[in-house]
Amino acid sequence: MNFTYPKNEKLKSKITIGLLFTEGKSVSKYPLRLVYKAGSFSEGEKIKMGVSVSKKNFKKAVDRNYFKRLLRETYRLNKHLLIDNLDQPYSFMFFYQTKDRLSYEEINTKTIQLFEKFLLQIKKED
RNA sequence: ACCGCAGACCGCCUUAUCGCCGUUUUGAGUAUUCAAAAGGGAGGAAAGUCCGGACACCAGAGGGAAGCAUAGCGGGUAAUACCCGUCGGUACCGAUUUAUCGGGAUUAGGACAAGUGCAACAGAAAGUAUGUACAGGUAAUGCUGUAGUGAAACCAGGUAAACUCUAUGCGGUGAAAUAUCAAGUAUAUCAGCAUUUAAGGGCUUCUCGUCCGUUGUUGAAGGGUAGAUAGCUUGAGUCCCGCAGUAAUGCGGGAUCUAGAUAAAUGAUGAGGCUCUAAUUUAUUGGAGACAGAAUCCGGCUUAUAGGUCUGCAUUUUUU
Repeated sequence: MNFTYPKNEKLKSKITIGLLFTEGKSVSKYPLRLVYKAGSFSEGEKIKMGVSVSKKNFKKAVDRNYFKRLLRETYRLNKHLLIDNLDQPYSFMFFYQTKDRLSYEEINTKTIQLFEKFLLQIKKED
């Protein structure tokens, strides 16, 4: 299975991010939140993912970096859940929305639950 | 051996699996790229953004004023508000010859006979004031002296981290600077020439001064938007040795290359060790591992830091 998180899978374009915030929909599984929007990229690219931790919740840069790394890590290890079940390209933004310091284990289970919830939701929309 | 003070240095380690960002080499491909291998990948403060520079641009950014900064003396430096040395002041400690010597600490430490302001207590009064007692003097009067208060009483003194003055220095902006490239949008840009001379705008606080200006035409290609490349890491670099100097530091020689991301890499998880800590079954179990994350680069300052190592000084104890 592919567990990588290469450069072209990262959400970088400011325009796409802007669209995501204005037009995107979201699912939550406390304390995680996933904003998503269907869209097309250049050929071969199925998915774009960005990660964010609010400055409000964590004042120090070290803490923000730590949780962003955790989010990237859980995404990387669980992204097959998304890729295997998507029939069109999506862009995502992944948020950590609490002041509590959850462990890796907790975040990992929450991520899996969140991805499953997301898949259910887009099936309903179809 | 123990505790205290000062300075310097280090600031978790090993490994497996799965990943991320550069570099080099090899292979494939017209190319964007893809694959493999090797090697590298946060700090002493990367922080606060408080000073000083390098570098870049702004119209050669010129004069004056204002403003800001600095303030014994000498030195260091690219430069500083930093660093070193030294003199003086301040409080302290030790010694004794009781007034000197020694010690470390600390200190914005130029000018109050240029002007203005401020000043506890005491005092009639601290400046447009003249009271009381005594003495002298006068036509008469605080006109003169003494006493009394106070550090200081009309003539000065204290105070400038009070205004101020003096000397010296300072143009502004800030890597989202700036340069180049290709894409789509379609004249709002620049240069030359001719024309117009007044509204306005720029020169980043004001003013003087100065520059631009309106329209037409010719030429070049500009502007905003998202992106790429450069800037971007070889530098006042790091380490070692020698010489000069009280020192800061300088000079000479040798070795070495050590992060360059851009919604932003430098990681996550497991196992073992190390340190600290709680409980007890005293060698097991549980918990914790400080402060904190590069963003153009250097030199300082300030603040946050568990634990550890080394050096120097002083105290106490033991042994000889």
